[in-house]
Amino acid sequence: MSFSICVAQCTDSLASSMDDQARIMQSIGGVSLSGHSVQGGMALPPPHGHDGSDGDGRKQDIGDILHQIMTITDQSLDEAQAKNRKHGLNCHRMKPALFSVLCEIKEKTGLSIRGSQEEDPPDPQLMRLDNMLLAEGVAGPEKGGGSAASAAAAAAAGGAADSSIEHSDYRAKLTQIRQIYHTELEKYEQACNEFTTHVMNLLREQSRTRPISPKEIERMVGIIHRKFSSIQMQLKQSTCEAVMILRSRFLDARRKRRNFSKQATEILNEYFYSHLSNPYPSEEAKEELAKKCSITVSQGVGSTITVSQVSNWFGNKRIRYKKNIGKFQEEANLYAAKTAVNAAHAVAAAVQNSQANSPTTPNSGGYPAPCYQSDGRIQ
DNA sequence: CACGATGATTAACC
DNA sequence: GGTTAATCATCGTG
Repeated sequence: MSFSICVAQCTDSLASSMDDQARIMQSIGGVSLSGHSVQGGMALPPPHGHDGSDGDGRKQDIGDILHQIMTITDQSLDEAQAKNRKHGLNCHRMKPALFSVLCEIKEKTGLSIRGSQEEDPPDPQLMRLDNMLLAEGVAGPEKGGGSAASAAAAAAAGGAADSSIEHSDYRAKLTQIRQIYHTELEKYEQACNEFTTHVMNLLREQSRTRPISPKEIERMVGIIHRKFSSIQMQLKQSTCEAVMILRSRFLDARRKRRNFSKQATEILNEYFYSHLSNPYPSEEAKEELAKKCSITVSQGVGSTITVSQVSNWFGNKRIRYKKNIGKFQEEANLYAAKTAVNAAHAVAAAVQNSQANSPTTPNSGGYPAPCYQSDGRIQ
């Protein structure tokens, strides 16, 4: 109907005047304000068929006013030149009459707001995105909370999350994403507000020459907001994607593999070679080892070692030892000697004149233990 | 950069 | 569920 055409054209002209937000505006410009689709640029149908009782002069007047309305709305609105015309229009002697006619037409055509789609149920997709962004620390509080949240997320996802160098790198990248996200979001919000106030002013202005209920304006605002939030959703989506990529790059355990510290390896090797007959530590033993390695490591630079890492280590060690015993003989001798010395010390401390016949693990049925001779050569 | 070492993952197995 | 064996992906080094 003509009302929607008027406003739609206004919004179009408004859109073209705000070139920096052209993309956003464009997607909104196509929205019919009354909920009807609008064929843009369509000429206003002549106001005929209402009453034939008027004289030619009166018809002429109404025609003039309508023409003025059209020309005003066709132009950009912030022009001072339009002011004069608008003023002239408002003071036109036929204005009240036309206004009431417009009201009547509006009523008849049922354009007054249908209370449709008042409540829009929260989009599950949007909620998912929101939750994820919140969990990743992208959305939500700026500094402290954000990093804490991201750390928590990392800990939750990575299991063995270490707080070392590459983690801070990850955080830096995450902060970068967050900044971009927030500036973009702010931009959209600002554009949305600007556009909304613009349209509201426009409608308010127009409500002097044609009937526009506050509810209609409200509805219009709702439509604009929905449009903008769909744009925001795109932003959120791409932000989520970026975070996911970042996460897979940095938090994938395989990618962030760090070698264990020398001390940790030493502890594990000590256990392995001193239990060569049965190098299968129990759950408790693994925990013990993990704790020991972590404690040793915590004094230097490194990460804590978990039970599952200990399991991995023993799994790898067993298979690699078995595969190539010769390669490990040197190492085996080293640790055998070490445990022997340790044991000797222990024994010496306990029994002073003990001759320390090294009580190395007796080996029965396990992996072949290296037997080394006095010259250090393997037999 | 090539290459071996090494931690992590996976499928198959018991 | 834990192990083995194979494999992947990265690290450290020459």
